[in-house]
Amino acid sequence: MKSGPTIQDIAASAGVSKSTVSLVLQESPRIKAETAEKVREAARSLGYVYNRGAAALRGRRSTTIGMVINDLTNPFFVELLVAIERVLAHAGYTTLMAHTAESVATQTRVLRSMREQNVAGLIMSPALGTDDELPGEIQSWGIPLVLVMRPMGVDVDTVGVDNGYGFALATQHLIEQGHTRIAFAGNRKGYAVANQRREGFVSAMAKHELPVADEWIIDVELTPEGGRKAVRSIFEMKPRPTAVVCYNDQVAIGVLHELDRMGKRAGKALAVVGCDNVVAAEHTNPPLTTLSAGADKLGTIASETLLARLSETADDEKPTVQYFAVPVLVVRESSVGGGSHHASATSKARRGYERTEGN
Amino acid sequence: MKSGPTIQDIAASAGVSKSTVSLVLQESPRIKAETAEKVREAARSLGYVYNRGAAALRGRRSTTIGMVINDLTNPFFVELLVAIERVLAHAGYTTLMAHTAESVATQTRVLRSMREQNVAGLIMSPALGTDDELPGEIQSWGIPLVLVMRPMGVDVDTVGVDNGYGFALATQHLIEQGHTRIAFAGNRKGYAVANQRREGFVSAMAKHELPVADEWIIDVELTPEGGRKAVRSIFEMKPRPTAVVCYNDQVAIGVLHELDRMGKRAGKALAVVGCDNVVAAEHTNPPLTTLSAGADKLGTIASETLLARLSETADDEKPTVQYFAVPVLVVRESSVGGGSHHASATSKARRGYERTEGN
DNA sequence: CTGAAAGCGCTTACAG
DNA sequence: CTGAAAGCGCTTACAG
Repeated sequence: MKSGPTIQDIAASAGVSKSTVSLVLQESPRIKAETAEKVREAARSLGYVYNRGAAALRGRRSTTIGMVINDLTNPFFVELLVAIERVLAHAGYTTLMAHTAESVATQTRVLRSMREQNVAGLIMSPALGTDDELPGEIQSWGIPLVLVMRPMGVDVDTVGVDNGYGFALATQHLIEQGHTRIAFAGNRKGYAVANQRREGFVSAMAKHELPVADEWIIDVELTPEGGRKAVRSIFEMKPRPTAVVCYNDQVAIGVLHELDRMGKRAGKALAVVGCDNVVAAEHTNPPLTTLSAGADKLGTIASETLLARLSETADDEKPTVQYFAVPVLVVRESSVGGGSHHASATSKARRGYERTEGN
Repeated sequence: MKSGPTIQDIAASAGVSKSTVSLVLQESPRIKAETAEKVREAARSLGYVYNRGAAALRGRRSTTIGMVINDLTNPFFVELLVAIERVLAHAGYTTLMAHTAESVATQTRVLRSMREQNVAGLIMSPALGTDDELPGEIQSWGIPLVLVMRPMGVDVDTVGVDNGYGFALATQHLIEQGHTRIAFAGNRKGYAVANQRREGFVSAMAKHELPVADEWIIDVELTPEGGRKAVRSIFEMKPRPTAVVCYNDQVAIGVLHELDRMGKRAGKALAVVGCDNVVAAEHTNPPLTTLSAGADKLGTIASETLLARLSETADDEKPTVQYFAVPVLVVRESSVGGGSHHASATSKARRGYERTEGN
């Protein structure tokens, strides 16, 4: 903790008061250009480093923003984090990062720490099981909050995805491929986002008057391992579903993998759709059909929502932002080429997949 | 920026001085238990939040640590970040996160920002092309620095991997599978880590008196896209390599994917080895053989190295840490089952891979 | 065992 | 256009 020169040192070196130095550093137009240049020169030659902590203490404002993420093992949240950090850095803010790994206890600890660090605002993707009162409590601390991906009511700025629409779209796509028995993998009980996604799936099935057996709604962990379990369940069902809509790409990757282990291929033996369009979905074998809402876009909007909040004054307060991106379906090989008997001929032709070497 | 109660308010409420409050908050044994309890009760009922910024300013120490990462699109670095954040949080530090995306300019900006934020220490995985003088410069700021994954000389604490050993090990494994023509994908010019990895590969080939054609050392981006290009190159070579050692898992995933597109299977048509053992390597199709040094372990050691530096006093200064983990090879299907003609029979038997459904 | 005082490095009215 | 003064919320010798 060696401490370098302060504005006092610059003031002495430039022959002005520290008030003047402070104003120059803030690029105030009140200081004569000539004086300003003299001060800047002194700062440069002394190797001065601005102390944001001191400025925040005195000026009662902060330039750090807390980012609380529930699951960094999911690349989607990493993409979101990267986008947010980029936008905030560009706006002159530094990002305090914390990972909760879905632990509410860790989240509580982390939020206290961020409050002590005096963050100007918070972007949070809450851990599963977070108390509904938490957003209100955070706001009562006077810290603007933007929730990402996991909505918790209309009283807090929220940026997420229209999950119901997306999962209906995904299901519709599978129905168009000729599938009539479709499973949903990743139904976690009491978890709002899983409910939305399941409802989207169920509504599309209902719209086409297709029944949904209870066992087709599969409750597994939202990980590749969960996806693997789902596949094993599906292949024990009689008659078994010929397609599966997965909670997210992590689950879908597990599904693709378990199929491969069984010597089967996604798209042929079982049509598979994921959600998030993580970068890796393009390079899975076979490539994964998935819903895309754009992590980069969502992160940008979340950041901008928070930045807008930070720059608004008490009397021009804007209404709460509730932004839900409309996903698109990116169709790749994992969902085409199989399907019911009468559909398989056409979809096989579409597949564009050829083995040029036997095995 | 609404400001809550301060130690002054607690002092008034508890009927003591703010010195006493401060000492109680620091759990000083100098304060009588009875008084301390009274103070804590007052703090609780006022909803007091400790102001770390003010404490850092006055006490000349800080509890934030900066983490500068070159590439978060690579899951390995995410695993590293998560481990580091966990250990630091446990030790009472908050992590300031910044992503440079391999841009030296961004890195410069980010380091200035972290210095202004008065970080107690820095953990950095430098961007490609970082000037050799940078670590020395950072240390001259009085900020302890730990370099991860990318060594830049012996004068700075460094935690990384013994790449030469690892890549020799990977190459040795392929030779044992009967391969004699082996390619190396991901040789970036002028990049120290790529040089180490290539040298490991070359040395193992030399040890077995196997020639290495120039064209087998393939210079591609260190991404899945680079891996795909490498495969296309390999299949144009005559005679072509039957195995490839990849710079990392990202490249290897691209290799697996391009092979699949060509209707070929890794392990049969081309043996593939990666490096990093990212979580996803377990779920690729086929599963990826890869070098593992343990992101979690490396992150833990890097954090502990920094924490040790932070707690040492001027006169018990320890020598520079140069820790290079010895990787192990995790053998999965991508590297077994193919190979030269006389080896293929045995390795096929070892493979444990069966297609139960034709395609 | 506790309190009064000085001060960390800044910013911001206010005065001139 | 510039400076003197007060103060942000803490900590830390020092005195008693």
